[in-house]
Order: sequence, then C-alpha cells, then structure tokens
Amino acid sequence: MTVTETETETTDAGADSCAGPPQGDRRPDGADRYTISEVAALTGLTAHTLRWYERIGLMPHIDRSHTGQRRYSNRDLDWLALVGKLRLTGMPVADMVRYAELVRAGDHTYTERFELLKQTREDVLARIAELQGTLAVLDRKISFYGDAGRALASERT
Amino acid sequence: MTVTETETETTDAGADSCAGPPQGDRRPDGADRYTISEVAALTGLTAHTLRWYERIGLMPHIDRSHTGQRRYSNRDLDWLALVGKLRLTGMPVADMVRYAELVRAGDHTYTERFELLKQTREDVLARIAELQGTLAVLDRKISFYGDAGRALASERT
DNA sequence: CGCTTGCCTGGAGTGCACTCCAAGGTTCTA
DNA sequence: TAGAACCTTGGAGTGCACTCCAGGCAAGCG
Repeated sequence: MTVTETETETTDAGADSCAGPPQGDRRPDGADRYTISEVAALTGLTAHTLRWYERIGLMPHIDRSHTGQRRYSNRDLDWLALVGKLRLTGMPVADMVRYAELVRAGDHTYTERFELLKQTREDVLARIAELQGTLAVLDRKISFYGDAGRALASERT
Repeated sequence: MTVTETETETTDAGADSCAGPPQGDRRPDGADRYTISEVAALTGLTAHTLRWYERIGLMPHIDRSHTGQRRYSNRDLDWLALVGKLRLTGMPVADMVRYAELVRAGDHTYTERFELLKQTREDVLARIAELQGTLAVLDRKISFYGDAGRALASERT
C-alpha cells in the first residue's frame, strides 16, 4: 500500500542542478495550478509537446479549469522532470508510456516498475561506457591534430 | 566471386556484444577489398545504410571492381569506425558529413577539423554529465522501490 | 542454359518524436 | 468592452535516419 510513486519527487525539485531547466519558480502546493504555457516555460517543452504527451498516454490525467483549460500541478511537474531525465537517456517514448501505464495501474505493478528502472539504469551505465570509449577516440584524434599543428603533416581521417 | 571464404564473418555477425564491432577479421593491407556485405557484417550497418552514407557524402569515394561493385579498403573501415563512434555521441549525420567534407577538402581545413573535434569532445563530456545526473535520479528511485519492496515483503511475512 | 546469389541504381516508404494548422472559445489588460 | 494574447481540438506536416523496392546486371554452379 505504501508504494505510491510520487512522494519522493516533491523533494526532488532542486536535487539535481546541472541539467534541465531550473524549476525554482514553483508555486506552493495548494496554489499549484499552472497553465500550459507556464509549464512549457518551466520544463522547456513546447505546449504542443505537452498536449502530445497527454494524447499518447505519457501524462496522468491533467486537471482542467471550469472552462476546460489544462491546469498542471506540482506533481505533474515532478512527473515531467522524471520524463525529461528518462528522455535524456534515449529511452523511447513508447517505453516511458509503458512506465506511465504501470504507475496508473496501481501498486501491484511495483515489481515490474522496479525491473524497468533497473534495466534503464543498466542501459544508462552502458551508454556512459560507450561515450567514454568515444571520448578516448576523440582524445587520441585531438592530440594527433595538436601534434600535426606543429608538424603540419598530411593525413587522412 | 571472392565470397567463398567470407562465411567466417557469420560467426562475428551476431556476436555484437557491447561496444563497437570487433575489427579482428580484417584482411592485411593490400588484400583489403571487401564487398559491401562483408563491410555490413564487420560494421553492423546494413548495405542499404552504407550506400546511403555514400550518397549523402559521408564516405570518401569508394573503389569499384571492374564491374562497378564497391570494394571497401581497410581505410574505409577505419573511417566507418570513427563514424560509428561519432554516431554514438548523437552527433547529427549532417555534422559528420561536414567533417567528411573538411577531410576531403585537404590539409588547409586542419584548424576547422580540430575545432570541430574539440567541440564534439565538449558535447560528449556534457552528455556524460547529463547521464550521470539521470543515474542519480534512477538510483534514488530504485532504492526507494527497494525499500518499499522490503516493506511489502515484511508485511507479507 | 537456366538458376541462384549478390550487387547496382534512383526513388519511394517507414517510424519516431515532435510541430504546426485552422477554426474556434477564454482570459487578461487598457 | 475592445482587442490582444492566451487556450482548445483533430488532423496534417516536418525532419531525421534510415529502409525498402523495382528493375536490372554479373558471376558461379549443375
């Protein structure tokens, strides 16, 4: 029962500062009814993309004003922050939709979500390793170009 | 034609373990005239993609047999290995084409190539940092799920 | 000799992740 | 209360990186 997905996120706001848009402009809980353009500004996504995310099932049900306009909550912002992180890993949107479905389905999907996160973690580690391999290649090439700058040797590649 | 011996490649074909393709099946320089399907097996790219790379200017001029079929050299394989690494970084194909053009243009583009490589290096470092940020988020979430899992387990006991 | 396999070409098609449009209704500012 | 600036929808369009197709040439084999 205690496996609700959401509570950690609310404290997550300033946790990772390096990447992503700053989310310091939040309103306190209770007054958190952001329009779509506010959310666009906060997340760096376009309003188009936010509506599209909703259409494909990547967002939970978004609250609406009495006239039908979207009103996003801090919790929605938390979810979008997670989605943004996952997107950075190269995870396909379809997989994120799958995760969103699991969250919506309730606590009994806990194990599956856990496995999905662990798999994603492995993928991220693998991608970091790949990038470090590429970095080594680049460094070799850069130092070659640096040397060639003095020697002015003719080269291919 | 010379495709009789090349069945050895089939062992390597599916063995695409983790990072770049192992390039241990090369022939010595001087005997390096690979068909397009051999190169496909060695690089993990499809023949379609190899022809497409050529069409968009991402490959240097590829040698041809007397009947017009492509014959790739070890040098071409080296270039493809670099392209593969750059592709892993998420560099757009258009940028790689730009780099290829600089290489074709000759030695006087040395500085520009150097700058491009250094910029790419910065991009890779930034992406690694992003991924490490994401990793932190995932780890926090995973440990939360782990705790919740133990809680559930102990509840059940 | 025909059959199969591999290769050639230009151009069309695919899948993903947005991105935009038209035609309205709503909310804020002066 | 006017008008700008926002919001709504379904559906169509875009850009990237392939991916495939049709129609044909070339070589090895029984």
